[in-house]
Amino acid sequence: MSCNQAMGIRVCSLNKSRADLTQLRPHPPPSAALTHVVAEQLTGDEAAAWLARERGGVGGPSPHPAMLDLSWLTESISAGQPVPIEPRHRLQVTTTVEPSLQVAPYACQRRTPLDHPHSALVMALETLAEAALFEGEEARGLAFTRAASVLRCLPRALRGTHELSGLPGIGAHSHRVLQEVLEDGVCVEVETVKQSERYQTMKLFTQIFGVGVRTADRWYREGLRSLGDLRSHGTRLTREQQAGVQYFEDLAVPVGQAEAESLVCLVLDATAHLLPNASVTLAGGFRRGKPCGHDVDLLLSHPEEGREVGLLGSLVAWLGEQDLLLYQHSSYSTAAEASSSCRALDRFDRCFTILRLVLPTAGTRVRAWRAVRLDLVVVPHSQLPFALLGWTGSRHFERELRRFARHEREMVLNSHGLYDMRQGTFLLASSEEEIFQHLGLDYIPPTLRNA
DNA sequence: CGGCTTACG
DNA sequence: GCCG
DNA sequence: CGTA
Repeated sequence: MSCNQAMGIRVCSLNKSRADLTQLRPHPPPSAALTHVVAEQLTGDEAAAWLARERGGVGGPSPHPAMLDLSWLTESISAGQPVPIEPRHRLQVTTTVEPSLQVAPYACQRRTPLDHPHSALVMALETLAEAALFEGEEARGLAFTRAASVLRCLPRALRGTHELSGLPGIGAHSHRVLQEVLEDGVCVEVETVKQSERYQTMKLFTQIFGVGVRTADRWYREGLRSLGDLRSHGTRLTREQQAGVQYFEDLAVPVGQAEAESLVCLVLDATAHLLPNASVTLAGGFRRGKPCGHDVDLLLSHPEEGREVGLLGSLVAWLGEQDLLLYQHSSYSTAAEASSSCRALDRFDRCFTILRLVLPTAGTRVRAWRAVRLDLVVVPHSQLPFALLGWTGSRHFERELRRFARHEREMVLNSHGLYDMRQGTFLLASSEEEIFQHLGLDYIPPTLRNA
C-alpha cells in the first residue's frame, strides 16, 4: 500500500503482497479526500470490496474515488502529472447492488438521520433488542440493535425482502422478523413479547432512574409488578431510586427543545457569575436534532485549560441555593452543606441531577414547575472535542465509533481522548472533524449520528 | 468459536 | 444474533 | 450496582 498526495488529488494503490485484503491497512489511515484507487494485483471486485470495507460502501457520504488499474499510474508517472482518466484505465467492477442499498458495516461509517422510511421495521427489531437485554442477553440485544440501525440509514423504503440480502447485521432471525412485518404488518414473536407481563414489567422498572436490568429482574422475581408495589411494599430503594420513583411521572414526560434551551440559559446564567467566559454546550439527543428527549446533557468548559476545575461543585451549590436541585448523586444536598463543602464534588467531572424546571407562567396551575433530568459534565478545554463527540451519541453510534477505533485502527477512543496503540501517543484534536480525520472516517455531522 | 464501547459516580 |  |  502506498499513498501519495499531489495537486489536490490523493491516490491509494493496492497490491496483494500480503496474505489477504483485510491486512491492507493504510498507515496512517486514508484521508476523506481519497480520489483515486489504483489496483496492482487485484481484480476490480476485490478492490471494490476493499473500498467498501474501508470507506463504508458506495453509499458513504463522500464521492467515490476513481477505480483504476496500474496503466493510469504508470502513464501519470511518465507524464509527470495525473493524466485524464479514460475508460481503458477503469477497473471492471461487476456491481450488482444498487448504491442506495449498500451499507457500511460500522454505524460510524454511515449517515443516519432522525427520520427514515422504516419506523415499523426498526421498532420491531428494537423491541427484540430490548427484550434480549431484559433477559440478560446483551450480545443478542446488541445484534438486534445493529440490525435496526442498518435500516435507520437506508434512504428509501425496501421494496421486498430480496433487498435485505447484502445488508450487514441482518441474519436469519432478523430477516424472518422483517419478512413478517413487511408481509403481515406484524411479527408474531414481537407481538408476543410486547404482550408479556415480563417485558411490560421490566420496561416499567428499567425506566425508573436508578434502576437497571439487574434490579428490575430482582424485583420481578420477588413478585413486584407496578410502581404501586414499589411504593407500598416497603421495597428497599437507594437514594437515587427513591428520587426516580418519586418523580417518575414527571420524568416520563419528554423534555422539549424549548425546555432544553431554557436549561442552557439557566446554566449559562449561573456560570457567567461563577466563572466568567465559561462555555456551556448542549450535547446529547438535542444536538442530534431530536425534538425531545428524556434528559438534557450539558458540557461545561473554559477556554483557559484548568480554569474549569471546581466549576461542577460551585454550579451544583448554586443550583441548590436557588432551591432548584431535587436530586444529585452526592449526599450533601442541602444548600448550606453544598456551598460550604462543595469540595466533595470537585473530584467529580460528571453529575446526574434532577432539577426543578420552572414552567412558563400560564394561569393557575397545580404546580408551576416540573422535574427534569439534567446531566452536567465538566471538561478541560483540550478534551472538549472528545467530550462533545462522546456525549452527542447516539449510544449505538458511540459503541460503533469505539469498536471501529480499536478493531480497524488499533486506537482507543473515549470521551477524554484518542490513543494510538501503534505510536503509543495520544492524538490531539481541536474539533470533532479532526477526530474523524484521525480515525480515517468521513465526517458525520451530529444530526446524522442517530444510529 | 471468540467478540461484542468505555468511561465515571 | 451476527460477523470475521 | 447505577449513569451516559
